[in-house]
Amino acid sequence: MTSSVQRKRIRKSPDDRRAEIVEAAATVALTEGLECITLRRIAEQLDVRPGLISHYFPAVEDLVAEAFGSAATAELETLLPADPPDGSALNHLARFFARTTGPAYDDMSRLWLNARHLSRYRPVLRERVLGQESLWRGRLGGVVQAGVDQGEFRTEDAELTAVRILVVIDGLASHANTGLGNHPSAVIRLAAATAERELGLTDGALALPE
Amino acid sequence: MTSSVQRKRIRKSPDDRRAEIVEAAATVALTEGLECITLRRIAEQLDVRPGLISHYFPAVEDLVAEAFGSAATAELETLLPADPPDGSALNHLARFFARTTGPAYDDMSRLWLNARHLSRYRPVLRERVLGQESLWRGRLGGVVQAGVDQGEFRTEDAELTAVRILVVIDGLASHANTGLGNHPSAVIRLAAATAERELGLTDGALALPE
DNA sequence: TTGCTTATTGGTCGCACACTCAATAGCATC
DNA sequence: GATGCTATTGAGTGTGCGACCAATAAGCAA
Repeated sequence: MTSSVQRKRIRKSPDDRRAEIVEAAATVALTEGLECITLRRIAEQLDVRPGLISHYFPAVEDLVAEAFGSAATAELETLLPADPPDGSALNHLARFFARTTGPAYDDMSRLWLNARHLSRYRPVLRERVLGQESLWRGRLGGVVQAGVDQGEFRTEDAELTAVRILVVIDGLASHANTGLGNHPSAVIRLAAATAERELGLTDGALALPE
Repeated sequence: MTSSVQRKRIRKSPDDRRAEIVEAAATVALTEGLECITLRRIAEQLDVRPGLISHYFPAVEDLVAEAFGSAATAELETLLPADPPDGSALNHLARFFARTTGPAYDDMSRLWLNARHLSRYRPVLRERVLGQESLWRGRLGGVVQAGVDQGEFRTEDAELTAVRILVVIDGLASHANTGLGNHPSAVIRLAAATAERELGLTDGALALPE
């Protein structure tokens, strides 16, 4: 049941086609998982032949890594934009926790979990994961440091604090496939609570008002 | 290059054979990963034909779940034995952290990560993971409660404290395939530090002397 | 309109996987 | 030593995967 009975070839510029492939793969990665990125699956999604995917990505592993990088970069951008909008660092952090510990982040939790496991067998992906970790750590560390500079936060080492926060978030994310819903809110709040403690804030300071 | 040129069948009791298969699968799970549990791989390890594995486990997914359960149960037993040896709860916890945050636990970290991801696609495994989580939570909660009863620890909810500790351990474990070695010890100690805080202990109280 | 570059196709190969089942042979029992 | 039960084998099925490559046609430039 291919969409068109008789296919008409559509010829695109290599850059466009490549971008299109990566985008499709990123979507599959987020919704179905990295191991579902196969030549056939992506080709079907774009209504082209599998050989074309091979043409742009002679080794599938490279596409998998690219897809993860694309999805993670996009998520980070909505999570902690590179060019900071106005507002206090505290507010940025509060929004950060609201999203990372909410259902909107579930797919991303699954993706991180997926990528971290698959890194065991895929060196290219592993490098990409390490790169994204560093990116996320730097971005979060920047917000923390900004808060310190503004006098909102207190911590000795902004980067270290960022890592600690991310570790807790990873811990919560581990349960994305086995029922995050089981956790009482006291567990979910562990992430923000850790941050509040690390940053010398009062309990609940990072909770977003409903 | 099968080990024996002409194979001589060895006939075992179903119980023995089954146990042998699960044990082999658990070893593969710990060293190579759950997706390496294939009929061929396990059969080769035991020097039998793949069909025999199928005979005992008509669906491979059941063997995968069994292998995970077996490995996790064994690890928990060395980590927090069911029949508690003598010694203070504080000492038990200190040993618990020494192991869970040390290199001896790396394979187990990978296995949890592996199982949590694979649970996305394998319902039987997911149930097994949930069962083990509950087992670990209960066992750790028991030690915490014992410490509270002895007056060593202070916490309102032993079970909740156990979950928080386990979440942090999961967070650290997420990095098992992407270089745990990169973490400064200040990050590794996050697990024990969280416990110390939750339990009203002084910093370093759960660190084991060299 | 024609020609040419090259993006895209279609077909194929080899491999690894889970699963099935009739035939075989180990071994406990007599 | 013979017999019967059944644990074990061997052979085969179908599926999905990545990778490869000659043939084809889209669409730009002349």
